[in-house]
Formats: sequence, C-alpha cells, structure tokens
Amino acid sequence: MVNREALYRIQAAVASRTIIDDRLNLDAIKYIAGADQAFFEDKIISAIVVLEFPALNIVDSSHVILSVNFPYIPGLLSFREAPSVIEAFNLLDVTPDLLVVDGCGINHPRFAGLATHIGVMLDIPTIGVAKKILCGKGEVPSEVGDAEVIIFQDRVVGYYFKSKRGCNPLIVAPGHMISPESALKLIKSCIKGYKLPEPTRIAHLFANRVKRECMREAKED
DNA sequence: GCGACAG
DNA sequence: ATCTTGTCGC
Repeated sequence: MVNREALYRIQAAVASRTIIDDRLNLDAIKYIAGADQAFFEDKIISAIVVLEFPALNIVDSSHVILSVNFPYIPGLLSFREAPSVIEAFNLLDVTPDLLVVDGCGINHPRFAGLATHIGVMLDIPTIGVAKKILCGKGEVPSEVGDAEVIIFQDRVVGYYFKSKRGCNPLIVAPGHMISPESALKLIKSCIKGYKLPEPTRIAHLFANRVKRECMREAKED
C-alpha cells in the first residue's frame, strides 16, 4: 500500500534542505502562528491561527477540510497531514513570522518530521511541539520551567520541556530556519498557564470547533 | 527476534 | 487522532 523507500528518499531530500540556524530575527517577531488537525469520517481538518507576538491575541485564522488520502504511519505523518496544513497556510491574510506545528521537527528518524517538512515546503521558520517522543533520548525534567536536551544519533534534536505541573513534558524541536535554543526560548514565551503553547493550543480548539460544525451538519442530512 | 512508535 | 462520563487531584 505504501512505498516506504520512495517516501524515505523524499524525507532525505527534505532533511538535506533543512536549515537548523536562526534565519529570523527573534527580536522582530510580530506574528506567530499555530497549526493543528482534527479528523471527521474520511476528512482531515487543518486549522491555523495567527497570534500577535508577544501579546498572543488572535489576529487571523484559516482552515481547510480535505479528504484523507494517506494512513497514519509513525515516521511518515507528513504525508498524511502536511498537504492540508500547507493549503490552510496559503489562505491566511496575515503572514506569520513562524509557524508552530503539533508534531516532530528534526527529532525524527530521518530528521524530517511534520514541522520540518512543512517549513521546507513553505520556506518558512517552523517549530515542532509534540506530546510524545518518537526518537532520541534525554533526561526528563521534573521542575516546571526546566528543559533537558534530547539527543539522537549524536545530534541535539530538541528538548524535553516541563511546561506545567502535573503534566508530562512537551518535546520541543526546531522544524526549519531556527536553532534548538531559539525554538525552546520562543515556546517558553508562548506558555500561558496551560500545558500547550498558545499557538498550538488555540489552533487545537479551533480545529475542534470546525469539526463540531461538520458533525452538526452531517446529523441534519 | 522483540519492542517502540509524532498524530 | 478518535470513541466518551465521571472522577481523582492540585
């Protein structure tokens, strides 16, 4: 059903094009966006919200509903979710300085997680924020605010970050055009009392709102 | 061979 | 991710 070798080659190409240094001015960030997905029957809903930085109030949003045409396979999530995220991103009126994606960045078996894939395809800075680790090893921080490096194949690919008490740590990693340190610093500045950073948290709420709307309409037929 | 495995 | 109410704990 899935030709993994061909897809691995695409991921290798994505990884080769990834820039793991700051290509954005951290002190000049005005808009930071977040993307998240929800699923309904055979449809994938991608929602994106743009927040003004550092206030984090919503200034723009967009969403698309497409047919799902690829299964969920650990390590190949990009082929399932990247297309719809890219389409939603292109519908925005306000172009953000960077995009926070729910999933892996370079902390991936072939250094090409969803955030990295999207960043390279759109040629924009991205950060990946996952709730569970896919690969790599690191200490697990126990104190809120603490972070520990995650190493994979002798490379620093991200951090474990304890964003809230009583919650498992987040996994923060560079997607594209940003360093591991800057990615962590930015995500830290987006925590507002919840486990998830505002960009992803609000995008998640928005995606679910759209999904509920789909369910309501489906029930009427 | 066995276990792990983003969303 | 999704199916789903109450419930234990800070």
